[in-house]
Order: sequence, then structure tokens, then C-alpha cells
Amino acid sequence: MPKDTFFHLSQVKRQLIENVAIEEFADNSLQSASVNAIVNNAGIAKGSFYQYFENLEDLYKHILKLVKDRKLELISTLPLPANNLDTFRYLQRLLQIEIAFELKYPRLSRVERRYNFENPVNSSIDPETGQRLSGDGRFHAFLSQGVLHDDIATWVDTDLAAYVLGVVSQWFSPYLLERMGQDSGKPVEFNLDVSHDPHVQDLLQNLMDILMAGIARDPQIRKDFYSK
Amino acid sequence: MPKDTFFHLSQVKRQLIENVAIEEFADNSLQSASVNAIVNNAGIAKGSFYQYFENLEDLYKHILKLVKDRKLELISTLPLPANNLDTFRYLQRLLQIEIAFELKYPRLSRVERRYNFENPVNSSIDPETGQRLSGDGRFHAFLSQGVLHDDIATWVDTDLAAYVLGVVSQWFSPYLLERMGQDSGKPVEFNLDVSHDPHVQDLLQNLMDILMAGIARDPQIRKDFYSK
Amino acid sequence: MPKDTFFHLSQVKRQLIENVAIEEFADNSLQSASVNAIVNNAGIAKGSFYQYFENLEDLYKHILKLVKDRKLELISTLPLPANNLDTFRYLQRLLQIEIAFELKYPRLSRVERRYNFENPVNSSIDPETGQRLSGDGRFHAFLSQGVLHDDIATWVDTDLAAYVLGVVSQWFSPYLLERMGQDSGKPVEFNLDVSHDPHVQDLLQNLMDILMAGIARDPQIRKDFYSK
Amino acid sequence: MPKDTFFHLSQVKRQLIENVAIEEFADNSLQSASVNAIVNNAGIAKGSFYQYFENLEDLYKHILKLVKDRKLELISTLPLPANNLDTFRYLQRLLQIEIAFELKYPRLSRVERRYNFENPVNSSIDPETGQRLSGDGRFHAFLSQGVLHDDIATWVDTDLAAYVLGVVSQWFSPYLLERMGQDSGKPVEFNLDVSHDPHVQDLLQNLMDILMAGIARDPQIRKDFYSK
DNA sequence: TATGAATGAGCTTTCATTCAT
DNA sequence: CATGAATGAAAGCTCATTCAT
Repeated sequence: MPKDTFFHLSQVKRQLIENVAIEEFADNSLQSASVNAIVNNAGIAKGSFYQYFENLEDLYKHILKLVKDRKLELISTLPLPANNLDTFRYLQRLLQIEIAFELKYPRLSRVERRYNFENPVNSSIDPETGQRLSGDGRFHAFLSQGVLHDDIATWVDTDLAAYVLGVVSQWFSPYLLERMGQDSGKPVEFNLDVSHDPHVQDLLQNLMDILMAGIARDPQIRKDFYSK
Repeated sequence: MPKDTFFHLSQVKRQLIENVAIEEFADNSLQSASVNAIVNNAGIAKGSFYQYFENLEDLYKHILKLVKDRKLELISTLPLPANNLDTFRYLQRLLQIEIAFELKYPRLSRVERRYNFENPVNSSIDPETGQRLSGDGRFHAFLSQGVLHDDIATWVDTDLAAYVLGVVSQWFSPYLLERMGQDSGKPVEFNLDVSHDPHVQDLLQNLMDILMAGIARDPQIRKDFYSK
Repeated sequence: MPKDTFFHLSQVKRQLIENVAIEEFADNSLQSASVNAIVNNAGIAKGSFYQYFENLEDLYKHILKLVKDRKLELISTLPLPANNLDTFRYLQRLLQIEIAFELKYPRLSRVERRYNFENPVNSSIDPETGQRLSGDGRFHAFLSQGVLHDDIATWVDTDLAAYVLGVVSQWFSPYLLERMGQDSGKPVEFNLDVSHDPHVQDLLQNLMDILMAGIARDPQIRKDFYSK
Repeated sequence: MPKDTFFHLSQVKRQLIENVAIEEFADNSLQSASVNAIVNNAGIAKGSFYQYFENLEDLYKHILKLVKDRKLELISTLPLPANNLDTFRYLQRLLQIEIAFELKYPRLSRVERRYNFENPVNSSIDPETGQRLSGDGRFHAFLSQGVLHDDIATWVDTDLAAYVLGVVSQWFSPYLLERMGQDSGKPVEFNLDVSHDPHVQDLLQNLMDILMAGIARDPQIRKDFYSK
């Protein structure tokens, strides 16, 4: 939806503007974001902005599209689960995508979370494409597959579980980033092959364990809990 | 921090203004909230607003205090866990509190979530009281207790688990509200004794199960997952 | 012009309000003075103000009347000049009055100067009484007397001289106050019998000398100045 | 301190705004001056004002700079005194500068007097340049020179005299303007060569006489005055 | 196409004044 | 008479948007 002039810009300038906009939308909702701030930070003329975009919302939608595009790039590498064990490998990959996205585009990731906050799941149907922007669709699919493969406990409410997985997947990656930075005492460097970072491996594995097996020590705990 | 004049108002007028402000802050950050909108919706003169509050932030802080106060009312009814089983009953109560808060004050609940969004967990220390506004503290305590009572699996990373529980507890209640409204086709009536609503019971129980036992059907799954 | 209610107040309260108003009008013109500031500083209710005065200008006029009244008290002690020497003693007394007024009511004195600034001499006819508020009238009278008594040089332009004396008399006293405070290192205590303070005596005498004899060392200087 | 945009304006528009501002600050202190009045009188949009200036104070400081700049233009033509007689010629020139400034920029002159009123001599150090805006410095210098050249009576308190000369020089010019307008019945036209206007010549000469020789007819008067 | 000055609606905030208690 | 809440006009200032160059 940006005007043609925007796409005729040199890549470096276009990306400059995009990055400045991402910064703005990471810290501000569409309502409180400021055209002034963007043109000042990007060092472009006020008038130029309106030669690239209809208005602020136009730019915002473009940034949201960036979110989708860049995430799809990562998702495209994801194979479908083929057998029993792959059910949870698939879940692991879904989480790895979120982590990779957070590590590669932490600010863009925050833009996405902000969008999801302002447009809660039940109303998050993209009016243009008709698709959900949030990851729920994928988690529903994952759970359906898992039920078919007999990997998911039958008593699980799949809609609830999909929601929980969505929330957890959305909020796990910033926690990971934060904690890694805290533990190492320095900002995290991006390494797309996240599975090779032992820190990431450990935490992701622990999360997977929690999701797969819960936090109770004794598997009997459930029965006891309700029998009491 | 509001001025005395605000507290001298009749209860009905004070609550009118509070409710209008809650509406505003549920849908807007402090940055994008508008004094104009509030005075118009509350039907008060613009000048009156400034006889009640220093400025918008003053009112915002007051609303945040309402969040804390009203949640504390609910929390105050919560007994500490005494024995084995009580560990998870305690967790259940923590979730029930969030549910009760959401059902009783759904908009105020959204104000709180918005605040937590804008002030992420790692920086959410209330500068005035020094306390965390988010529930993490409680979840850390819960997990510590659980570990002591040998109810929590030893391999669980408690900081991660506390974070996950915090996120889930924060986002479960709006899902519950949404889903109940959807299923019944009408807005949910508040009933503080949430445990008596079968819908709530079922969903909360399912969430508890997921948290306690995970979603994997076979307890062996974890070993297989990593052995592969 | 204040309402009767104002004059029915206890003396202590009335003077409190007057003093607060004097402070306000010493530092602000009528345009920039603030009713809010006055009621806050005086600790009276906003509504009370409007039960005492029509509006701010009403109070301002009252304060201007205080200026006149209090100065007249001092002036009333001034005898008319009777012989040769008394011409300059009279001038000395005029200056002493200004000094006494400054020492006794420094802030009121500043109110008067501010008034004279905003209402320059040529337009300073008091619309109510038809009299001039500034001292010019007295200096004109003094000079007329001096000419009659053959004490004033005949070449002196009396209108100019009256103006110069007016300006000097108006601005000498704050200089005196400032310099005394500076020299002694502490605020000046009021002593109505100003002639007994050696500092005041010295400076006033020096000013009298300057006015009487000018600053040139050689009386011939004037002739040389123009003959050249 | 005004923004670049202001200096990029056409000279005619810039001067229009400056003149309107001078009018405003001639009649109002910074406190009571009004952005609204200025934009209305200048016929510019409110938003434009804030593209030229940070705020009202920014414009005010610019106008104060105009005062300094334009006066310096006139002062720059002033030679230092070289011999006996030149002492008083120097004083005469100082007064002529004030007169010329008043005649050429009467409203700007009033802005300066207002500034000096609000920022009395003892605290009138310009916080930016560290220089005094008022002419006192020059009068102190003049008197020092005069003492060195044996032109100033030794009994004169030079600090007092400098103050008196400062006050008189500041207030003489508006008097002159006023009186000339009154006497001739029409507004005074500016003529930079003020020494050629007989009216100005006469009054300035008379003032010089008063300053040099005082107003007493008999040089003996001083001795008699104090001997009595 | 790039620029940045121009614009006025709209924002937050202050203020003098009124008025019910 | 004292009080202080209520009011809305008007202030200073910001902003998205337009437009001439």
C-alpha cells in the first residue's frame, strides 16, 4: 500500500525508513506513533513521507507485512511432521522459529506482539487476507496432527491448548533474550542456528519438557489432585 | 495523588470518572489516552478534570492503584498451602484469582495487562513501593514451596516456570471470558464463586492438567524425545 | 472600591490580603498578576476574593490607594520652605520621604514604580482624582519656589529639571537600599529617622551635592564646554 | 536562538514579525505577552510561530539581541575622550546615543527600559554573555576617566554618580521625545544627526548643564547648605 | 522527486469568574 | 459571609497534512 515512489527508493534508504518505523512501532501503538518522530529519526523531509505513504497507517500496514514476510521466510524451512516423534519436534520447531525471529528481529518481534495485544486473538482476522496473523492456526494444526498420531493426551482441550501454546510461544522468546543477556552480561549476538547455543538449547528443552510433561514431579499427581 | 477535591466527590460521580478512565486506559496507553475523551465521556467540564487531577498521568496512577487494591481484596482470601496436595491447590487459587478479577473487572484487567505490556517483567518494579506489579513474585514463591514439598519435578527451571505461569495466568482469563461468551452466545455474568460455573471449572481443570502433566499422552515421551 | 465586606474584615486579615497583593503587584503588572496566586498565598478561598473585590483591577486600585495614603502620611510631616536655604532643605526632605517610603514599604514602593512605568508621566493623570500620582507636581512646585527665592539658576529649564528630579528621586531609594544592604552585608533595618544613619546621610548628601553643584570639578567648565 | 526557518524568511516578513513582537514586548512583560496577539497582528498561522521560535521566550531573547545589536551600531561611532574637555563631550555623546536610539527605535527603546525594570541593575548581568545590558558600565568608565583627567569633582561618589547618570540617560530620551512631540504638535521625525535639531540641542545642553553644574544658582550654596 | 515552510485543528493546561451549599 | 467545586474561554503548544518551489 505504500506508493510506488517508496519502492523506487534505493534499498538502503528504504530499509533506513523501515528500521526507523519499526523502532517507532515497537515503542508506540499506531495511535501514539508520530510522523514527526519518524521523519526526524530517518532524516527525511516531512513532505517525502507523504510521497512514500498515504499516512501513518499506510506505513504501519507495510511494517506488519514485513513481520509476516520475514516470519514466513523462517517458517518456509519448517518440514511437516511425518511420524510419532516428529509431533513434538514440530512443536519444537515452531518455538525455534519464534526464537530465531526474536533473535534476528527483536524490535520487529515487539511490533508483532504489540499488534497482537491491540488486536486480541478473537478479533485478529486480517481484514485483507482473511488469515490469522497470530500463530494459533499453526498450533491448532499441530494439535490436530498430534491427536491423529496419538501423541497428544485425549483429555486435552485442543482449543485451550492451542491458545496456551500461542501465548507461551509469543512470550517465551523475549524472556529467552532477556535472560541470555542477563546471564552473559552482554547483549546477545544473533546466531540463526539457535540449536547450537547451549543456553538456548537448555531453556528451550526445559520449556519443551514443561509443555510435554508438566511441572508435577509425580505423574500420579493429577489423579490425587481431583480425587481428594 | 489525585487532589482532595476528587475524593470529596460523591461516590457515584467518582466511580463514573473512574469507570470512564478505565475504559480509556483499557483501550489506550498513557501516551495515546486523551483528557478530552475522558471529560466528554464523563460529562464533566474540562476545567473540572484539572481540579481533580494534576494531569493525565496522575489519573493513570490512580487507576493503577485501583488495580492493585481490587486485586489485593481477592488475594487476601487466599490461604497458604499446608501440605502436599495444597501446592497445586495454591496454584489453582492463583489462577482463580486472575479469573475472578477478569470476570469482575474485565476492563481493569485489560488496563493491567496493558501496563505489563508497556513495562515488561524485567523492568516492572514499581518505583514507589518497590514491589512488582505482575504476579511473578507469587509464582516464584509457589515454586519454591513446591520444590520444598517435593511436588515439583527437580528438573524444572523454576525461573522459567514462574515466567511461563505468569504469562499463562495473565492471558488465560481473557481467553476464558471470550470463550464462555462465545459458547453461551451472550456476555458472561459475573459470579465470584467461579468454581461453581461448570464451564469455568472445566477449562480451569484442563489448564491445571496441562500445567501439571503437560500435553503428551505418553509419560515416556520425554525420554524418547531426547534419546532419539 | 473594594466591597464593604472587605472593610468589615478583621484588620489582621485585611492586612494579610493587602500584603499578599502588594507582593503580587510588586512582581507583576496588572496584566500578569494572578488571582490564583493571591488567594493561594493569602490562604483564602477563591470565592472569598470575589466577595471582597469586583475583580483583580479592583484590588489593584485599592493597593494604588494604599501607596498614595501611606506616602501622604509621610508627606504630611513636610513643612513648606520659608527662606533661602530652605529651598534645598525642601528638596532634601522630598528625597527623604522617598527614602523613608522605600525603607518602610520597599515592596509597595516597587508597586508604585511599576505603576509609573506602565503609565508614563505624560499619561499618568489619575482618572479618578485628576491628580498626578508621580512626584512631578511637587518638583515643579519646588522649582517654582526656588526660582522665586532666587535659589535656582535662571538658565535651568524647570520642566526638564522637575522631570530629572522626579526620575532621580524615584530611582535613588532602591539604589540606596541595595547599596546599604550590600555594604553592610545584611538586609537593611527600617529606621524612619533616616537622617541618623550615617550611610544614608552620606549618600543623600552626595546626591544633594550632585544635584546642587553638578559633578564638574571646575565651575568654569560650563563656559569652556560651550566656548570650545 | 530562533530556528533556522526564521532566518530563512524574506527580510520583509522577518521584520514584520520582529516589529509586531517589539510592539508586544514594549507594552507587555514576557509574562503577559501573548503568542496569540503576535500571530494575529503579524497575520501568520499559530503553527508557523512555533516553526520560527521555540517559544515566546525564544522570540523575546531575539528581540533583546536586536536591542543590543542596534545600540552597538550607534555606540561603535563613539570616540574615546582624549583631553580635558572631551570628558564631558564623551558624556554628551553617551546621552546622544540614547537619544538617537530613542528617536530611531522608540518602541525598542521601551522594550529595553522594560527589561531593565524587570531585571534591576544589581542583577542585570546577561547570563549568556556575562555583560551588562544597561549603560552603567559605560558611566563607570566615563567617571573613572574623568577623575583621572581631573574633570570630576573629587567629592563625587562615583558609583552613585554612575547610577544617577544611568537612570537619567535611560529616562531622558523618552522625555525628550514626548516634549518635542508636545511642543511641535506632531510626532517627531527621526533625524540621526540629533545635534542639528535646535530643540534637542537646547534640552540636551540644559541637561548637560544640570549634570555638570547642578541647579543651584550660587556656587556657594553647598557650603552654606551644610554649614548651617 | 525532494524539500521544508504553511496551516489550522486539536491537544493539554490555566484562569477568572460564578454559584450552590 | 465563607467556601471550594464547576465552568468554559482562552492560553501555549503539537501535529498530521498540504503545497509551492
